[in-house]
Amino acid sequence: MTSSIEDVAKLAGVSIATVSRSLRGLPDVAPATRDRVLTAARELNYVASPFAARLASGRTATVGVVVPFVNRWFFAEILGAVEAVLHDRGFDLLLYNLGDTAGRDRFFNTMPVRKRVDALVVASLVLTESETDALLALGIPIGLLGVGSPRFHSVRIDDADAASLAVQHLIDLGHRRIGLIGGDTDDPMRFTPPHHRRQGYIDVLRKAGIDYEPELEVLGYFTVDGGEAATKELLARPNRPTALFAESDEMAWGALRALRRAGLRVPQDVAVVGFDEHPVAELFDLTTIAQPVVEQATILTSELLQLMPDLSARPHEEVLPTRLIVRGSTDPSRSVM
Amino acid sequence: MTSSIEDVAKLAGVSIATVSRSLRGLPDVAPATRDRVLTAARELNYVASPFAARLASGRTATVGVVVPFVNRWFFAEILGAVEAVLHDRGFDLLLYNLGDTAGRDRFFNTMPVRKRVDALVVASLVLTESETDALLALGIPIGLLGVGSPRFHSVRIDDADAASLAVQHLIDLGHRRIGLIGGDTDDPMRFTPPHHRRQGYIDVLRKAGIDYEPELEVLGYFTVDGGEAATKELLARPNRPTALFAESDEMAWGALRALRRAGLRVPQDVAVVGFDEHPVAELFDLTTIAQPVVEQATILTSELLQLMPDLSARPHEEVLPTRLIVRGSTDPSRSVM
DNA sequence: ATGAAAGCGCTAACAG
DNA sequence: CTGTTAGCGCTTTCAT
Repeated sequence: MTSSIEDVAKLAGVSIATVSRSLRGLPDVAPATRDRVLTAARELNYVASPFAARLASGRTATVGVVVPFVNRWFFAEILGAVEAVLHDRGFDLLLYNLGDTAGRDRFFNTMPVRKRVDALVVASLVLTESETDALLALGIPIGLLGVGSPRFHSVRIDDADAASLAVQHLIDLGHRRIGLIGGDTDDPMRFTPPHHRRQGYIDVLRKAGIDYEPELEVLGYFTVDGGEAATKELLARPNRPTALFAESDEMAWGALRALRRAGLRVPQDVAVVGFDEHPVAELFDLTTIAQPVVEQATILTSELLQLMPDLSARPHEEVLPTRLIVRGSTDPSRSVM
Repeated sequence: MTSSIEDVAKLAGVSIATVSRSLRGLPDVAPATRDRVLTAARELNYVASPFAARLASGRTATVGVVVPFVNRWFFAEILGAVEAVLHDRGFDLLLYNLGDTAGRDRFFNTMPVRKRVDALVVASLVLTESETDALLALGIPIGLLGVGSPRFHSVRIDDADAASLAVQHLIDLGHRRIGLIGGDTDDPMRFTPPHHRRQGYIDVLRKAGIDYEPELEVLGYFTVDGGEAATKELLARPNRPTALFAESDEMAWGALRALRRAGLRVPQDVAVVGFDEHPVAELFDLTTIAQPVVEQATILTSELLQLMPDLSARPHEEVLPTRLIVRGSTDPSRSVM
């Protein structure tokens, strides 16, 4: 039922080599011959066996994509963008969803991508020494998304810078007591954004001559509930903040809920800024920081594909801009609620 | 640098056939021999080339997953669940993200999965005749998620039933004029949920002795903005509804926004029910219908893997239960806003 | 229990 | 421009 290259060769009256050349669009094939081959192939509904081709050529025509959690908005968005570029260029996409630290360890210990991909896209993972070595040992182009690196190609945003943008906005509005709802800086998945966003917060406060006060900082663990709990805690303290910077939109939603339940008005009593521009942020009328998610993925993937042949190219680091999106949670004049 | 089966054979002092058998855990290998092979393999950091194995065996050890949009919550969730099952069982996951009708057509015309997967999971696509034929021609087990089918295995929920559940809840609360914010029943992606959910709405109204009134039905196109626009339209009409059933949570959020902007209280003036139990639904205190998303994916994938050897098994259709989650958008006593 | 050998269906020199 | 041929690295009979 399924035909092979030999069937096509016979039908077209040529050798299998010519079939191979014709179908792959290689030069040195007479137009007439190519036509005959193409016709024969179409007639037989032929497609080359990718595995035979891969074995013979040594190229897998496949790119692996490693994400911590596919089901989170950010990663799903990235996956979609990477997929678009890959299939557009004739590459297969092999997905690896880590899920948790156990999954992460399993991945780096067994290295299931060995011998099956030509390149690898790794999203949002801050690599340990041994993880770095494991990836390097693959001997294929590797691109990191969301984190910088001297060893791998990378495309990311400047988290510290972006956080400064958010906090500066609050300062510009006259706020002096600005609470920080942060991520766990030593979480098991080892994300760096918490570190950088926190640093941006501290830096810009200093720059504005405002003292950093540890009691204005509470962990929200990047979840809605965590953001709510953190906000409650901040509100319970004496001399509460007049504004909050949450390191993610999710935590900001939690903060909004806590404020509403506490009977406080946003932004009149407490202003709130989030981070991510998650599609739902607009619904909450949340001021936030937007980053070019799809672009980061597209650029990184394209670059990787381009670099595929030679692995020697030295790591290239690209930093994309972020922007502040002002809404009603900080600016009452913009409120649409 | 990368070792082959021959290297292992040499080091272990056996033939490549024995290496192959040992590594794959096949019977008829002396324990001592197997040990030597395993040791040699470990020493050389050997992994079999999947492509060589696939070419030789004819099995791809790969399952394709086709989704309309990876970046939508529902599909991302499914993808994660499928991935977990597959990698757990040693299968690779090849992702196909259709994106739009053009992508869909391209997929079904070129059938890029040909010769590269042992089975296929297709999510939420109502197949045309020719699409059905194209899939059937693959000659591999195929599972449909979210839609029923006499030709393929499937796991889904009963959308009509679930919609009835939602609307019955409103009827129980005393509502008689219940608006329907629906999806486009003839959208290009040809989703069936709109049809079924609408039918459930109509059926349960009839059963309660309430006339179905076409003017209470407006399209929301499964988007937030669409839901908002639809609600505005309903509110502008004479004798407005006292309750709304939106066929998706997204549209329900749009409805909530429209109601708030119109100065109406939820649920006192207008009650709202959504559909999906999107993680954000809770934040909007939205009553909605929950379906077992991960379970559907897990069950379907496991079933497919089990059926892999013989394609002959006749299509098995499984319908999973849904449940109503009552929140403040319909029941004031539960309001947490 | 183990080995020899024949493919699997291509690609890539190499010849001509 | 086209054909021949030697692999690619495994799996799988078939012997032994």
